[in-house]
Amino acid sequence: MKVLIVEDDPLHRAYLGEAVRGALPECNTVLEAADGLAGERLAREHISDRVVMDLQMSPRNGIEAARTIWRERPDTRILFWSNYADEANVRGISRIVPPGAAYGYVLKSASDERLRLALRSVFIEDQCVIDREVRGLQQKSAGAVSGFTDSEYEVLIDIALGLTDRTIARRRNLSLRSVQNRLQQLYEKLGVYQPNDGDPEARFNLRSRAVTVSLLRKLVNHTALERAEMDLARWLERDGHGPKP
Amino acid sequence: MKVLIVEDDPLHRAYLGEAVRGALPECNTVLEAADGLAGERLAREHISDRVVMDLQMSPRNGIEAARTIWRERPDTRILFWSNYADEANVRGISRIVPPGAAYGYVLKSASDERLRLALRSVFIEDQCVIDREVRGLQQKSAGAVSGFTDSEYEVLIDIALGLTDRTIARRRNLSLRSVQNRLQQLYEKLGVYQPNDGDPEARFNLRSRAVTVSLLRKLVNHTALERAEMDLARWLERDGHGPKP
DNA sequence: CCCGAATCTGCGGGTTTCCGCACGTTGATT
DNA sequence: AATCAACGTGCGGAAACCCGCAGATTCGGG
Repeated sequence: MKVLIVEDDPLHRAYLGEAVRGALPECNTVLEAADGLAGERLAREHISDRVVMDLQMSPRNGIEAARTIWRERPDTRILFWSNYADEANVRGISRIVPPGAAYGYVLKSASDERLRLALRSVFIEDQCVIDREVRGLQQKSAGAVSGFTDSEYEVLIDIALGLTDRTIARRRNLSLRSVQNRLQQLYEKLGVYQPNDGDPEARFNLRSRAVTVSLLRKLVNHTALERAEMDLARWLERDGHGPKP
Repeated sequence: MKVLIVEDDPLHRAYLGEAVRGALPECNTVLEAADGLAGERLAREHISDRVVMDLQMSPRNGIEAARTIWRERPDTRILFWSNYADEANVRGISRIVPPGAAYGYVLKSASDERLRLALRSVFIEDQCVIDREVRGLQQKSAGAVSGFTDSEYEVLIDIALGLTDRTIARRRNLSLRSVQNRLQQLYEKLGVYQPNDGDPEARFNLRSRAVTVSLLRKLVNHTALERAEMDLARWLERDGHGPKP
């Protein structure tokens, strides 16, 4: 059995190596990569279908690397090992996991024993293991109060990028009013909307404020922004100069 | 000689402990704290005037901890040890370092030898040691193209928080137009301003866009935002309900 | 003392946001 | 077939934003 470790911090990489060797005596080869790109390459060359993957890395973060790995080999078991449990990551992962694939998500703050268990469960038993803290997020994101639709998340990203209503409309093939509709829902759900009863003193610029609280609540984060920015740049090249109606 | 290590990641903490013991044989006591709060307490109890400090931690990040430590004992030598070299951190630190104090800033990606040298230089020789990458930022921030005035940085934070022009004016005791003036300068310096020559197609909402590029360039970051948000909340309590002219 | 340079301020107007009101489409449920 | 929820669209208007123009203020030299 081969296990591939993708993690940029050398200390953590060494620690993971220890943990894998300790938890999986049936594993005879441990491969190590220091970033997403190298990880993809190693996974391709050696036919390694068990991966422990850090999230924030550069170049190529864990989510991107996982996506290409899963695209080539959907039955790969991937255990994500991250510092944070924020919505941007959770949403990003649940977006790319192939149906039926085994994967896991444990926090770096978890105990050695938790990590050990997760390694065995995911790599040997083909089970999905998700830390309780992360699990909480998934519930919320699917369900009730703070749960966005995909389309709402879309405009959230767009205004976070600093796009104009009109540009968003063009990009998403919507009318101006529809974009603004989604924005209203977004403001509502983020608890940013100000019913101007009595004193019409608008303290906040809703647009910017929405971005801020999303950042503070980690609905979006730096790497999500970077990714979105690159997508945007690509779109601007292609369709950004189209004819205006 | 006593050295205090403040670092939340246990692996990194252990590594730092090794490094300190190896580089400083004259050090007979190594104290360890896992977050800023504990760090402040330990520094106060034991009279430790040599500190190795991580930046991102919670509760209480490194900058805040350093500030209270330096307030109580301005001659403390502090070596900052961080993952990132972004402007928000550098600006935050250079804002709080007492005149004449010895401090250092090395990246976690630095080699063992670099760390060793920095430890000896700062703790024994009372020299300031700042990594080259970080140094680059300092130059830029003081000088030319991407260098903001303090007042410009101020409005940047304010729009990042999602405040209205009018609210910013009230908060900073300025007229509306002055705020908008500073904003214009900001847009200019961030390279966001769009001379609408020919095609007046405004692609970006300058306000939001400014925040985005600041985030992408790490002129502001998550923890800076959190701090600013708390300041804002306090201000809203106190002066936010004042009489309107 | 007068001269820039930097900053603060008011005015005016073009553009963008924000949002209530109203109506049509789609798709799933009953 | 009827209904209901979710989503897309147009119209119109109040507020906010962006910014050129121009007149004040401050402050450090020559």
